Amino acid sequence: MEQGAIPVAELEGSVDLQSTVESGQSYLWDRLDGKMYTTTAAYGGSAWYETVVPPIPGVFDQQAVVRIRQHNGELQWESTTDAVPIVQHLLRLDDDLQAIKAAIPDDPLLERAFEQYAGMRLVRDPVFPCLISFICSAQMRVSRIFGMQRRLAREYGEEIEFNGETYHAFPTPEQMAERSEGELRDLSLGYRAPYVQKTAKLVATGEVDPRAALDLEYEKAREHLTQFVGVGNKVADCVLLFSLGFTEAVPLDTWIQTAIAEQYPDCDQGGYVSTSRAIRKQFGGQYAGYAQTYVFHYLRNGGN
DNA sequence: ATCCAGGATGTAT
DNA sequence: ATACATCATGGA
Repeated sequence: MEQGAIPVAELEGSVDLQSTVESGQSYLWDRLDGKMYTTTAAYGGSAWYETVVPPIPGVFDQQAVVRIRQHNGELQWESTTDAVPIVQHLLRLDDDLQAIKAAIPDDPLLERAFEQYAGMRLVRDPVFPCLISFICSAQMRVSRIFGMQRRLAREYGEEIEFNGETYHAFPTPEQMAERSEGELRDLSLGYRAPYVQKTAKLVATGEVDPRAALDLEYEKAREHLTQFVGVGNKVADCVLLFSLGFTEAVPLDTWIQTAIAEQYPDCDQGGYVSTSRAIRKQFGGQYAGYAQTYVFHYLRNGGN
């Protein structure tokens, strides 16, 4: 086991680990005390979170088990390898939150959200697990989405021993594609089962490469991802924002739709594409997705 | 019991 | 392009 600590107190805009991994951006981290997504209010503790990361192109070419907690002004980590570049990548520690906040319009709602959850960062999830978890997110509560991903890993993912315990990697596209729709339904995926199965097959066979979106302009990238089954504009935006680094993407979920209706009525343009353009502009363009994520978390926890 | 949850799809207009 | 019903599951 390797271990270490990343000092974060002096990072631009600092870090709020709990808000980052428990704000419904990622469903791939597990809280060691078993209370992931159960405490909606600010927890403020220093619980350990853990995940199994698949190989990350350009960062680390093998899978790794990573455990982290925020404690005494540090991100303390334990891992099967040097986790510093991995954690920096997954939690976007290179983002300058001060500059990002400055690039987002001064707006009462945004001000409240950014103050309430100062230090929350966007995540950079591995793309296939991100794709599957947001396909599962359709008409589903946040706590259940997390449970579905954990069950997929436990049932179908490779077992990995670390620190005397057994972890489960998220199933690879190949492993997921081998499962039948019926097997996935048995895991309580409901009508999402065929979506997951067919999308896994599209990835496994190489028929559609999610990472090909990286070479496209934002709206073209979103269209590219909707080739997957169970992926419409909203889920595509989530994958663009929470995995592929399109910080301008603003997923129009029910919470944001409500916020638009109540606070930015001029942005309601009827359809997804034009409303997306309007709210993206309203939220400052390049980092509009950051604003979206703060607003989502803020509203979901009772803000208004 | 009835409603609803980070929506997407197929079909009809 | 837009409107509509339909799609499973489980917790409140």
